[in-house]
Order: sequence, then structure tokens, then C-alpha cells
Amino acid sequence: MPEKKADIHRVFHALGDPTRRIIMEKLSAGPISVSHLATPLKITLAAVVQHLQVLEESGLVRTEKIGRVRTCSIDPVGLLVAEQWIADRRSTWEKRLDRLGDLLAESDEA
Amino acid sequence: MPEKKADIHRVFHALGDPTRRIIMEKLSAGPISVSHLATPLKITLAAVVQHLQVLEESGLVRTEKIGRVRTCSIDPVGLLVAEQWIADRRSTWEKRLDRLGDLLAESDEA
DNA sequence: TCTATACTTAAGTTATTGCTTAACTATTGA
DNA sequence: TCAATAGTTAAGCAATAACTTAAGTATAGA
Repeated sequence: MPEKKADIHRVFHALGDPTRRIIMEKLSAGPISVSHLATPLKITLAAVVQHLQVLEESGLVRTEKIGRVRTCSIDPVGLLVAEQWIADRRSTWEKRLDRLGDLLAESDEA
Repeated sequence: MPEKKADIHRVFHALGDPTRRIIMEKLSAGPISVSHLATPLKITLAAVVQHLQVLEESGLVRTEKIGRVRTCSIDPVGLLVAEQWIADRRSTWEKRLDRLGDLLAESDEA
């Protein structure tokens, strides 16, 4: 069973590593096997597998093993969680600016 | 001069730390001084200052020192950079699914 | 002017991460 | 059946990151 938690902490921690972001960029173009994923990266297959574990546990990547080949693909859940957190911050921040604008407009009228 | 690079690496690395995300959450409610920011956190003021440096260098936070008080606030640039990266991945991934859907529809017609 | 406040900076320690090597399992194809 | 392929897992190492302490500077208020 795939470890899918997708809590904010796991997701942002996973995205914090540059190699894992490169993996995400590759995967957004379409599903690919572990060794094909590893080839252009200058690290060992074992290291790639470890990154994939982190990505899968955070809900950013889904994998399925058929025969001896594990195929990896984007799991939209993780990206959604991250997108949502950022949107929440921006929205709170923007609402505050709006209220500030209203207050300034009011004081202009006076 | 404030170090504002806002490259993807800096931004995601900065957001990868839970304490820094708590700082961002606090700041989205409005500007606040360094020591007010530090009070609820269970780390020293020096540690908070270090986190703020990372956040400022990544373009996620802006600070201004007036007198002896440094006031911190959200810098939307950093959040935009992160949001954009995620949106790009999702969009590429979704477009691929659409093409896949078209192909399946075509093969249904045949 | 003198003291408290609000940071700032440097140095050192500890914990976490990313990586490698190496030995292993499971599957495929000749 | 036997070798090559594809991935797994554990152990250990080295770099980085987060944090602390401690000593400093600059400003505010009495």
C-alpha cells in the first residue's frame, strides 16, 4: 500500500530538494520508469529510489510496479496541497491589503 | 540592501522548513516585529533572525528597520514564484491527460 | 547620561539529509 | 536453466541545516 499522507509538512519538505523538483518536472511530462528517471541525473539509482520514497510518502508521486519495472507518475494530490497552502497565505495577505485600502479611502473622505 | 533573488530553489528551500512556514502564516495576518514573531516560537531570537534572513533572501519576506525595531511583512514575489512553479507542473500534467483522453475517444470511435 | 530594549553577529554543536557502496530479491528473455 | 535487467534495502559517511550561547551594537525612554 502506498504511503499517502500529503500533509503540508511532507509536501513542502519534499519540494525543498532540487533533485526532487527535477524529478517532478520530468514526471509532469508523463509516466516513466525508475531507471529512465535516474539516467540523466548524476546520482545512483539507489539515491533516486530514496527520493521517490519521499515523493510518494508526501503524495506528490504515485508508483506502480508491473513485473520488474516500477512506473512513476505525478500524483496531483500533493501539488494541490502545496498550491492550496500558498493560495491561503496570499489570500489572507491580500484581504488585509484590501481592508487597509478601505481605511485609507475612508480617511481621504474625511 | 535587501537580498531579493526569488529563484525557485531559494523559495522552495525556505518553505521546506516548518518554522519558516509558521512565520509566513503569522505574517500573512499582517506586519509584525522580530521579537513579537519570536515570542510564541520555542526557539531563541537569534534563530528567528536566521530564519528571517533565509525568507528575505528568497523573496518571501520583506523587512524594514525603523529605529531599533525591524518590522517584517509578506513579500508576494516569493509566493508567486512558488505558485507559478506548481501551476506549471499541474498544467503540463493536465494537458497530457487531455491528450490521452482525446486518443482514447478516437479509439472508441474506431 | 544611564539603563533597558531590540536586535545583530560569530562561533560552535547537534541533528538531519543526501549520497554512496554493497549485498540482495524478483523478473525477463535467450 | 541461467544470465542480464530492474529495482530494493541497509549501513555508513559527509555535507548541510537548525539551533544555541555569548558578546556585541544601536535606539528609546527615564
